[in-house]
Amino acid sequence: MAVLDIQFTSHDCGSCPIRHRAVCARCDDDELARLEEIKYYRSFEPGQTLIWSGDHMDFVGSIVSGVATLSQTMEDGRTQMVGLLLPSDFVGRPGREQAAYDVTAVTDLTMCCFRRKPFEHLMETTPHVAQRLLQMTLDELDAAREWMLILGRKTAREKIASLLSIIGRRDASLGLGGPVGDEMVFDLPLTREAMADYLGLTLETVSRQVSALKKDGIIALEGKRRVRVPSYDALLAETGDDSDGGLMA
Amino acid sequence: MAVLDIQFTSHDCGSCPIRHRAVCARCDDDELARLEEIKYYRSFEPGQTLIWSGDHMDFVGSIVSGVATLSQTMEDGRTQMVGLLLPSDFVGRPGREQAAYDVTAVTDLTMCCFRRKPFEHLMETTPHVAQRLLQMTLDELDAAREWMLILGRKTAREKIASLLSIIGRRDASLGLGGPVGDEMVFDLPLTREAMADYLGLTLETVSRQVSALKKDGIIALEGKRRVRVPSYDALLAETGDDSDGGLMA
DNA sequence: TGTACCTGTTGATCTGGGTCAAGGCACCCC
DNA sequence: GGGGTGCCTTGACCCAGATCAACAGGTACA
Repeated sequence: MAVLDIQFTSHDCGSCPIRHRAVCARCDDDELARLEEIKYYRSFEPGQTLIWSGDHMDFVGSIVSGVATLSQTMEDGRTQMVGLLLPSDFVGRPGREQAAYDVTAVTDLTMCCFRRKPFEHLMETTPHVAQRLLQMTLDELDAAREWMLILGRKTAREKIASLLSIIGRRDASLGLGGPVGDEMVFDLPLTREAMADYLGLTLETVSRQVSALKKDGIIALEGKRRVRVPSYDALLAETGDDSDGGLMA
Repeated sequence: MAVLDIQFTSHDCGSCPIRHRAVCARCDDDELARLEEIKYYRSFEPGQTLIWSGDHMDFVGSIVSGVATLSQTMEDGRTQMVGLLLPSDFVGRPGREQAAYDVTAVTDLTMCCFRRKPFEHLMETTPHVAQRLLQMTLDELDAAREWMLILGRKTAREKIASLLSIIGRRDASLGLGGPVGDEMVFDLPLTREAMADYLGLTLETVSRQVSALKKDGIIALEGKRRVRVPSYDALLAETGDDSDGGLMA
C-alpha cells in the first residue's frame, strides 16, 4: 500500500508505522493513487511567510514537519494570531479561492500540498475524506473557541499558563516532548513577540509573566526556549480553567 | 416534495419559497423521508438555557427562529460568549456525547432537532449532508477567527462598532433589517451584559461606548434596543478593519 | 575587534477599561 | 399609589497591562 503524507489523522492510524500516513486506513489503492498524483512537497525557512492573506490559492495541504502560524494583521499593524499549525494540521480551505490569513513558518517547515481543484473533486467523490476533514475542522473550531475564552477573559498570567499548557499537551500527544505525567519538558516554538500576538498581549508583558512564573517555580527555563514544567497540575492551576483542563470530547 | 426544517443553507436554496427548506435541493425523497422520521421541534423562552456544558447530547439541531448564544463560563463566573446562533445555524456536534458549551435562548426560540445517532448515520450514508456541514463549520471557524482578532487586538469602541456591523450585516443577509445600503435599522438582540460577554468587556464599558458612538452620530438609538445606522460606511470606519469590511469568500 | 542586529529582560510611567457606587426609567404586581 | 425588579446610564477612582526606554546576551559579518 502506498504511503501518504496527507495527515488527516494521527489518531485513527495509531497502528501505522509511519506517522503521517493517514487516510490509508480507509483508502483503497485507487484513491491512494489519485492522491499521489496531485501531491507535491514544499519546504520553507523560519520567518518565511508562505501564504499572504488575499493570495490566490491553488492548493491545500498539510504540515508534515515544523510549526507555522496563522495570523491576521490590521491596517495599522496590530496583528492577532488565530491558529498554530503543527504537524498533521490542514492548511487552506476547500472551495476558497483567496487566502484569508497569513501563514508564516516559525521553524523549518515541510508541507505536503495537493492541487486544490482535483482535491476538491476527490472530496466530492470520496466521502470519508470529507468526513475526516469535517472532524478536523470541528476540532479547530473548538480550539478557536477555547482561544476566545483565553483572549476575552483571562489575565496575562493565565494566558501564558494556558499557552504553555496547550503547547505542552499538543507536543506530548504528538510524541515530541516527555510524558504528560508530572514533569514535562518541551521547546517553545514561538518568540516572545509571537506569543504576544497569539495572546493579545505585548511582548514586554509576555516576558514579565514568563519571568514571574519562573520565579514562582511553576516553570523553569533551560535557555530562552526550552521549558521544564515540574508539575503539570500546578501549571493547570494557573490557567484559571477547571481542573480537568480542557474540553471534553 | 417534503419540506425540511433543517437549515443547512439559506444561500444554496435561494429559490426555495420556504426559507428553512435546505437540503431539499439535493436530497431525494427517500432521504427527506428519513430526515423527517428523526426530526422533532422544541421551543424555548428568553433567558432559558437549553443546553448546559457537560450535558449528555442525544440530538443535534438547527435554529428555526430566534436568537441563542453559545458561551463558556469559568469557575469564578467569568463568562465568554463564543458564538451567536441565528436562524439556520447548527447546534451540537456530530460525534460528541457531551455538550462543550452552554446554549441560552435570547429571544423566543424554535429549534428543529434530529436524534443524534440516526443523524450521524445519515451523515455517513449521505455525502452531501456531510459536505454541507463541512462548509458551515468552515464558515463558523472563519467567524470564530474574526472574533479572535476583535477580542485580542481591538479597543472597546472598535469592538462595539464591529459587533454592530456584524449583527447589521447578518440581519440584512437574513432579510430581517433594512437594506445593506447606506442607512440601516435593526434590533439589537442582546442585552448590554450579553454584548459585554461577547466582546470581553464589562457592561459599563459597553454602555459608555454605545453612548459615545451615539454622541458622535455614528448610530442613533430608538429605545434601548433598536439601532439606526445613518451610514454603514461610517460604522465600518470605526471597526478598525480595512475598508472592504470582512473576510473574502 | 568592532559594530550591527536580533531577541529578550527589566524599569518607569501612563492610560483604557475595570470596579464600585448611585441613580434613572420602564414595567409589573400588590 | 407604592415598591419591586430588570436593564441601563453615569460618575469617581483604581489597577493591569500598554508604552517608552535602557540595556544585556548571542551571533553574524566586516
